[in-house]
Amino acid sequence: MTSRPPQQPDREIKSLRDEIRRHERLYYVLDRPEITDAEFDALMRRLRELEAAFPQYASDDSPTRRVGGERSNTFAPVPHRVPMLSLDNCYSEEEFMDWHARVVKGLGGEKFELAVEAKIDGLSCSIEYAGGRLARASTRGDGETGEDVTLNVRTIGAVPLSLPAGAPGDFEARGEVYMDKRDFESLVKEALEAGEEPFVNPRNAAAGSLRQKDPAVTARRRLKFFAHSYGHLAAGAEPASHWEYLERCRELGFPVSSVRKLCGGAVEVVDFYRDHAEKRFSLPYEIDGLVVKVNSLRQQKLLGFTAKSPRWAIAFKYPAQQAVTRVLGVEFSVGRTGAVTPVAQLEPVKCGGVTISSATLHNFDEIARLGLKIGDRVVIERAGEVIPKVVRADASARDGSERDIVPPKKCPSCGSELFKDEEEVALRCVNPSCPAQLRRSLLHFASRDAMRIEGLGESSVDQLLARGLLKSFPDIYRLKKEDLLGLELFKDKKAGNLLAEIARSKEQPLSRLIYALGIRHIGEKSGRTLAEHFRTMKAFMDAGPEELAKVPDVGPVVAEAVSEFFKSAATRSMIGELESLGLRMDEPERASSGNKLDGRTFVFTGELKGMTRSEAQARVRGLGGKETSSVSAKTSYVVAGADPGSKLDKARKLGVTVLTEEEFLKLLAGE
DNA sequence: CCGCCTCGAGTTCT
DNA sequence: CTCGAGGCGG
Repeated sequence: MTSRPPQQPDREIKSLRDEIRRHERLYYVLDRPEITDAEFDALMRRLRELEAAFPQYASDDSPTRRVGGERSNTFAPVPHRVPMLSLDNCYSEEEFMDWHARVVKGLGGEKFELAVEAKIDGLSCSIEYAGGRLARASTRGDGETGEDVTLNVRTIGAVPLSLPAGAPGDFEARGEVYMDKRDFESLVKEALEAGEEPFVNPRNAAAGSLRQKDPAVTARRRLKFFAHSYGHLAAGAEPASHWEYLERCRELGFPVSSVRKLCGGAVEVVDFYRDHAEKRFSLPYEIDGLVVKVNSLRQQKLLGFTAKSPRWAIAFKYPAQQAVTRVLGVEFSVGRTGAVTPVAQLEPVKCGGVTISSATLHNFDEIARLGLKIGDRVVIERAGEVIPKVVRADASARDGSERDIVPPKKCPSCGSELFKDEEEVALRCVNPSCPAQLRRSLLHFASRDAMRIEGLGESSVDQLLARGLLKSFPDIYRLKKEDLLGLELFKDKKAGNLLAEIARSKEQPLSRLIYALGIRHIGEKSGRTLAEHFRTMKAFMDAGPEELAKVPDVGPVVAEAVSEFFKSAATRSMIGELESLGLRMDEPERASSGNKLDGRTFVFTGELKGMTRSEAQARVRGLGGKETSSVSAKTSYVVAGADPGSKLDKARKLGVTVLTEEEFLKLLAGE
């Protein structure tokens, strides 16, 4: 390329920058480019040349600085001046109307407008300007503190590096960083051609691209940005409404979604929602719902916040993405208790951002209800949850080649005959030495809530089983270093770690051991109740049904299951072996550090920041409180961490007190 | 006997 | 997380 000698380099640089900015805005913000990509690139090249030749005119907010040459090794934490909260979700018109009714009530019947925007599937980001220049950009993180991704955000064309004259000097825009469907598709293609694992959905691609160490990589990913929320507002600069704020963002050069509407009432919102149920698929980016906000900031303040989200906004999501696929076959998995469960093998299909290849069918009643045959075309969905579900079979798509799903007569693992208890749905394999059951039992025994043997997971157990080194629980405690070193996947250190873990697990209290044995109907909770009642394994083993039934929460069915379990001489001698191998066989007196929480019950939902859930549960128990798994009117507190699930909704419905993690800690500390 | 409160068991994918 | 079912109070 030829460089003509500039007459007045400073003036040419300035006009080039202005022109490039104008085209960036046309392309990214207005979606109305006036020049081709090649022409745009030529302008960029010329500007780069000039800046290189006349470094005295370099400037931080030049469009050439979008692709940073610098690298950042870590993402520094950035505390958010105003927390970045997540939104509450609703999945149906009915739930939306419930939210609307709460707003009406909260505003005491006052009239209000609703601002509706597309909810883009990307990741939220805060962008702060100081003195009119982009000063810092950060991810949402846990809502309180995010990660500094300034260098990467600078590469996003749609994000202005500086604000136009007359803009407030200090400004924070919050919005969504996302990737267009088309850019995502080509990224996937490139990755496949390069033999790399592609991102599974545009959201992950955007998140992965933003967290690149090298901003040059981020720059190539063509990320985009929509402003959608305010963060910190400079005093005196508050807009009167959300709609006004969006207009201001546009004036400052930020793109905002064109899928939006200012609605006068709930009916208009629902119409807009229905209208976009189909239309959304033809948008250039993925949306999973709408965000509905009370428009007036004054009314927003009036409504305030709940433990985790604003009361004045809600994400009105489209129902579980459904997908259509075919049933390739049905496999039968054998559980720890011998229960045989049919699992549909599906032709892999994308649904809600992940690829689904199998789905449980639960039992044969379910198969009958669905009228399902192998080869059927089926509709699957991942509702508000994660677990895929077959919704219905499409009988009209049959061509006659479909086959019935026949309940197996024999166990798919050991070939022994299967039985069906009267009045029970499940088929069971009753062979006590069935390999599939043994495998699941061993995994259960070692699992985190039972004997907690880290390193004895699926792959180790499979290898040890294949070598014939594990045939029973006591065998775990007979493993020697030589046994492990014979296996491919065990290096010296790893073998030592596993043996240390195994030795450590011998000290687990009786309650965990009882649970680990996998007696039917005995879970974690009953294990503890029984251990606390009987104190020693001997007393527990020798208890008759009537003695067992005296234990709270133990009725005839559970009592029968326990005596049945210990009736077998083999079981009793297995327990004897465990004892002689040095396992603890009693329950230590619980060190109760008080009973401040006596009689109060807790339910946890979402992820805690400062501790794991089992630590939190242990602390509640230590103070005399109880932890349960489901919310009811009797629940004293629901502790909501990050990303809480349906239990939070239930708590609200029942009027149960909801605590944040901070409030929970204060309660533990006795405040 | 009914209905509420719990617990247990099984499951998917990253 | 959800479903099914056991335990128990009314």
